[in-house]
Amino acid sequence: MSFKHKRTVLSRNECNSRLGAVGDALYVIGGKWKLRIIIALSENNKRFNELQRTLKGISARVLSNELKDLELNGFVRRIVHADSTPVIVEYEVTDYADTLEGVVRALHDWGAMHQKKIRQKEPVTA
Amino acid sequence: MSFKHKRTVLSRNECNSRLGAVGDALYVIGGKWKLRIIIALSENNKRFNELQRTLKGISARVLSNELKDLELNGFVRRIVHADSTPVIVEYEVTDYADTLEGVVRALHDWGAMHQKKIRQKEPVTA
DNA sequence: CGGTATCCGTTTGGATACTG
DNA sequence: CAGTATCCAAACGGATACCG
Repeated sequence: MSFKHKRTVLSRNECNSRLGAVGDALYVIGGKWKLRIIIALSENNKRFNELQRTLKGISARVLSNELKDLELNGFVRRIVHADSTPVIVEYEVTDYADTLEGVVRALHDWGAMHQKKIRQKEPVTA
Repeated sequence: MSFKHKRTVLSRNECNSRLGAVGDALYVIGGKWKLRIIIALSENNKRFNELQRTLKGISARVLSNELKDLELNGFVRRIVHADSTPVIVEYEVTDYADTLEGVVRALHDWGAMHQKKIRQKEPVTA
């Protein structure tokens, strides 16, 4: 009600639009690993253990679940090279995952900027 | 090692840079509510219960914790109007939160696009 | 290698009640 | 109103073992 200030950058509708769409985005690509997996696979296709090593800190169980989820949502494709022994499996990002480029770039740019801010403002954290 | 394909969009260094910076970004603004709170407060300053109503689905306990965290990280400021009875508290975003504009816009744009894709491709989900 | 199944501690978070 | 405290259930996720 009262106490309104300068910063009325967003209209009510814009705000709700943002809350809705951002919510939908976070719903599918939110969480600790989804985007990292997509980024890692964007460099090049990777096999399961290779991916796990790249991501450092993710367990096989979680990686497995995340990959299933990403596959279900059309961000990742699972490729089985049936002609090899033992069977080789690799994962690749889909074209749809590429549409996240802007999101990834924005997060990367902001993250890089934030790092600097943190390191200069709070050298003492421990 | 083998099985490399067309899509070597990112160099190894670019990939690691992204993984690092995106990781840092997700560390502070990741999670279900952080960005939504910032978006909601970007419309205008809000009081505690007002904010809770706007966000629909967040409990008082979680909102309280999230606000403390956001305040600690410099995204939100807590303002107490001591001259009122009962005491009125409102929250506002800081200038630093405004630097997230690009991230929010990217997520919003992608989220809006994704909504359409979903609604036309999978009208049957239940 | 590429996972899955199970066990089990940790964390998350809702509901409710309560305070200043 | 603006939270906080407590209780408790569910989800998360690591470790380990195991399979094709």
